[in-house]
Amino acid sequence: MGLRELKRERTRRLIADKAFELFTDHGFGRTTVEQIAAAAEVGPSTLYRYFPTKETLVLEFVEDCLLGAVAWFREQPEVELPDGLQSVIERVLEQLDGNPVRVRAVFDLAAQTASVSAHLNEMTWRFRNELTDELVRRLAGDDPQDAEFTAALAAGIAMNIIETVVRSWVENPDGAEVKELARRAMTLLRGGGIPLPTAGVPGS
Amino acid sequence: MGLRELKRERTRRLIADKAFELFTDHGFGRTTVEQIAAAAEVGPSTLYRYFPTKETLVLEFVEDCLLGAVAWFREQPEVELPDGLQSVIERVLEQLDGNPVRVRAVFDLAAQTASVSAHLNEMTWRFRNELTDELVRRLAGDDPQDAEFTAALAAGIAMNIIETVVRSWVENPDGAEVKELARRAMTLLRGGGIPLPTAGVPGS
DNA sequence: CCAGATTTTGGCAGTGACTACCGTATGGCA
DNA sequence: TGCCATACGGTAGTCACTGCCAAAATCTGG
Repeated sequence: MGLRELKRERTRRLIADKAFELFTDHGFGRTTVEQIAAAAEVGPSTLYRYFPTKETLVLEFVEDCLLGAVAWFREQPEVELPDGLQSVIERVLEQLDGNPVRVRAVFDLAAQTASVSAHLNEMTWRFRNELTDELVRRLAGDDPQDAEFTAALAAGIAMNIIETVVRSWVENPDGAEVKELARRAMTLLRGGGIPLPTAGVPGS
Repeated sequence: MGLRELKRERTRRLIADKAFELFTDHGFGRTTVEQIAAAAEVGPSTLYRYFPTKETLVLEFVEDCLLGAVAWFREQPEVELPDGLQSVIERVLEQLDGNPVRVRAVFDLAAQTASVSAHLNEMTWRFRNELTDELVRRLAGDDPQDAEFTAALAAGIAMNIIETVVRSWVENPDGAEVKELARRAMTLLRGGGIPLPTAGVPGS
């Protein structure tokens, strides 16, 4: 690796770290990109070359967790589906679990600022889309239309588990561990502990 | 109702309609709020008094569908849970189904513009939160911690069904009807047609 | 019908995110 | 060392959005 890419990685990290620092100290809305650029000792245009929006400065970490897990899943074509889904979920949760400070800060910022929350949601949507595509590929044996439908539902459930577990974990830090929460969610889903809507004929 | 509220409603509608018109004609990004204000023959400050952000001009309709269904659900405390969930889902889908042009336009705009997509996701998140709260209230008999968890999963599944059905409906207009799609999703979920993650001990 | 209280409105000035562009500096390579 | 590609900083500009204030429209009591 050349000196160029090294410095690029370094400035990128520097900007992200300074931004994170300023956000947690003064809040997302009260921090301007010029302040971040100044703190990282670069020009605003340089900052925008690395991070297209202010929100990406906060959420790159989450993005890497989610999309990285899908990328990993794509490269394990021999794994059976239910186990594969579980692995994806566990992979994401493990990485988030490994950096609780960052996760907590991200949640705080998202709770304060609508645009961060919106960006976070968009990221989960991208995760769902990519996971759906990969699931469709693996369900190709079935009727293609139905495969798309089934895959979308399965991916949504996976994302749902992740969101619910992380949320529960963030909201009561003294509760169960992430792995335990994930297992409980899966057991509830499989065991019928969730009040699913009935498929019968509607009343009206 | 006085003249004041009448004119207020009228201006509100006028602004929203003109905005919708301009968005579908020229795209979301290529339409400025000043253009919308000019088309509706009001000042920009007036527009901002009615709609806090540019995105709300597009998504108010969806918001009404989602949050309206939850509000309705809140006022039906005697309904049993699975049937209630199904009613909420059907209520949302019926309203969306009743205005396909608007739904299609919203999806097109969301596909084009990240900020619209983000806002749309934030709205579904709000729906999930409110639905979760109401479910928690009805699951009060159970262990409270577990109730929160179960409710969040159930609300997520409900939202998941709605998203998947609407998406499938929008993407192939000649396919099955919304009601049929919803029934299929629920049958898949109940009948175990979805590859759920296993709850067993992880491999590693 | 009219004066006064209240609400709504439009314009104006300003902030800040984000874009396009351009001359310059710096690392990579022959 | 000299050439090329890339990265950088700065400038000017657009646009979403916010506060503020004076004027117009609406409601209310006489």
